[in-house]
Amino acid sequence: MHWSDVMAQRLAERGNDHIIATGITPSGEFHIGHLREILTGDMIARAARKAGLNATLVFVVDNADPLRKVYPFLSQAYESMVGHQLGAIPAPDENGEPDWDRFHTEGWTYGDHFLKPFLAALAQIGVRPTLLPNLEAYRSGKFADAAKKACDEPEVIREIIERISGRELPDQWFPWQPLDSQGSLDGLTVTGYEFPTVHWTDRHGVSGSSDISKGEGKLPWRLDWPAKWGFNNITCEPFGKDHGAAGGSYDTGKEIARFFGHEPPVPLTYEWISLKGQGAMSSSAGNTIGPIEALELVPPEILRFLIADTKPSKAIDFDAGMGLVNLADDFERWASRDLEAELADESLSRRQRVQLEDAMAALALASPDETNQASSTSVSFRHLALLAQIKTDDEQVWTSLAKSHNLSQPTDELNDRLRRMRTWIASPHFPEEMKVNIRSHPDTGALAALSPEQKGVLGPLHDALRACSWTTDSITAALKEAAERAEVGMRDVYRASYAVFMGAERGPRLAPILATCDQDAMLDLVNACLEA
RNA sequence: GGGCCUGUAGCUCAGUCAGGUAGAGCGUCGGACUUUUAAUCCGAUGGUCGCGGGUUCGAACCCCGUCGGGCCCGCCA
Repeated sequence: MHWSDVMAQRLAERGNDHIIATGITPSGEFHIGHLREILTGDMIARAARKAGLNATLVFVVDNADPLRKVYPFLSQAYESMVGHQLGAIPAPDENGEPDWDRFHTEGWTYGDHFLKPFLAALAQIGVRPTLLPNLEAYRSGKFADAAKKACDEPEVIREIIERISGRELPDQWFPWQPLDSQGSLDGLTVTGYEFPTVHWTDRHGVSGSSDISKGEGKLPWRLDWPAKWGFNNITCEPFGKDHGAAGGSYDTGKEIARFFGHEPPVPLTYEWISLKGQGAMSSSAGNTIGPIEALELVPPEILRFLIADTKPSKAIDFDAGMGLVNLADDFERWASRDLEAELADESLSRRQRVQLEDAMAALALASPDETNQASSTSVSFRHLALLAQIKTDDEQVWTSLAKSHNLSQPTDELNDRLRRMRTWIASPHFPEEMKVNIRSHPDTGALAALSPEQKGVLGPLHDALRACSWTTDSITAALKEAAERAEVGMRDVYRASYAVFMGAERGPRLAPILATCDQDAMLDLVNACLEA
């Protein structure tokens, strides 16, 4: 059974109505790792609906979290805002300077700045979660009940965290982080409490008090999370493996949730996505691929397929080079099969059956449109990559596909694919081995590998090409003519031609590529090969 | 120290929850196709399931141990 269906089954045991939560802190650029969080949630929600349950996907925006430090993309002006809540400070402009103007006139915050493009990427990929901004939840008092329970009995919370996480909390620890006189969550000492007020002294020596029912501060993460489960009625939540460890925040959260008076959600721990050959993604190391960037290269259904087809417990090594080609072709292969018919075969072994069933589920989840199965475009990624390189004009691509694949009209899907393909080809991720490279000098190694008959083609080839009018058809005819004159088969002509023009044994169909090259340059190349 | 995830064919992985002949795709090799858009079709190749014990008629799967990789036990999500 597919992992999403296993989750749906678990949810069904618990009830009929479900809210599946995801949550991210908008502290910087989002990356494809964050996409796994959201897509995992989305796929659970879809599987639950498929199983007949009511399921909603929500996205908790953790904009009540503080700015941790001045990140490399921020100016020093942010120094004074470290410790301040992400939903309460201005967004950086293109120079990393705080944009106070937009902050004051539009209320445009740091959190909004990073969230907006991510949401746009999500919409493209077919995910439209209900947003739950956390800071707003605090300000409207949604945390009040949980905060009261925690502050009334801090020793209970302390005991849970110390016992389960195995670490000792400082003596002055208190289950509420107030905002200080400057708006920071850092460096305060709580000096007293009587509901709803927490009294404090900050690092500037100022004393004051916070109303916990008005969001003048926040719960520490380990309480914040279970509190949200309660008032949002969360029944399921996927989270990164960091939260999932024994003694981690889910472990303490489970017990704290029950103390608050509700059952914790059904968990699902997922592994990280790293970039091929570069280790874990890290914004500071600059080795990220943003979800927006990824979607400029990868069709949405293929990105979804990657997540759907990989069990959450498996780490993903994302490769925007050859790995992407293989992934896409893998997707196409599955999509073009009639799995339903294959499953009807009674002689399948249990393993084969499981494999087909899982692939079918993954394929369904890959479609950005929940109501429509992703379909095969019947044009392989490889092939499109080739056409996009050879044909500069989209129309020429469609003309070619009309001939080779019987495509009367390019679908929207194919139009999208071609657009992304062109972006990919222009990007540094496009793999060298996929590039169509016409040689400027003879490749002596490739020439040496030719048989005497094949070498004998070069002279006639030169003559035939010189005489031709340099169109695709005339070049094809010239190749044939070379075969006749040299008295060899076409196979030898192609072997020789690929050695000359591409330094390879085989390659994509030559004539259309040569037609886009300069005739004299190609003739010189053949000549140079004759002399080599 | 405590714990989680992970290790199966050259590569990516499925199969482990419910023990029953070791699986898929890619790659590689061979054949077919007398113009080949890295094509397509057919066939073949390929694994002491990290290692060592145990339970069992039978273990990739369950138990114990061990080794390698990743991660957590921070007011970090």
